[in-house]
Amino acid sequence: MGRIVETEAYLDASDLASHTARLRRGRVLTMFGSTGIAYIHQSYGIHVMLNAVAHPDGGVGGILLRAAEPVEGLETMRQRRGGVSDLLLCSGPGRLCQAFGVGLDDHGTDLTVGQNIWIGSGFPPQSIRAGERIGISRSRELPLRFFEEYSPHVSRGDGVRGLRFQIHAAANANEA
DNA sequence: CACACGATTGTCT
DNA sequence: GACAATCGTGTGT
Repeated sequence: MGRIVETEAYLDASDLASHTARLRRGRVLTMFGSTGIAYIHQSYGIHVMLNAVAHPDGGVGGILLRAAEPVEGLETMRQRRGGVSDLLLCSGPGRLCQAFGVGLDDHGTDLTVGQNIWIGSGFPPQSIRAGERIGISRSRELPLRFFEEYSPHVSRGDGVRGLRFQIHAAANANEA
């Protein structure tokens, strides 16, 4: 279990970075359907990415889960991730899926039901910032990446993470 | 049927 | 910083 600390929104065809803008068949059709369902795809044929279908009534889109702060089951995560440092367990969309054991098989799962994989509201984020999305070339100007400020568990991104974490650490040192 | 292209990550220089 | 790994989908011939 973990706290979601970083997400990205992908919209309808007006958002050129969204799969809904260039794919018309296969798994992507899920993002045209009911909200709360898992849209899972592979990136570069290797890494698994988990999205929650989310959009206005009659709309299209989804939320990509990019990073989480591990809360429970760290031993299992460490095994699945091959013994990397704890800060790297879930700090990326592919890493998160590997740590939580999410596979393509989970595509179509109802994430609002507490079964194998689900999303609840028990661990709200502290301070949310918005910025440009990562790893895309089109529609980069849209501020659709949301992350918890100061969290050391967000993905690499633009390098802001390391900086903010250092500032945070320095602030703690001053208080101590 | 033959390409090109990613919502990434780990490794090597 | 550069680069390979790897596969479903779209486009072109």
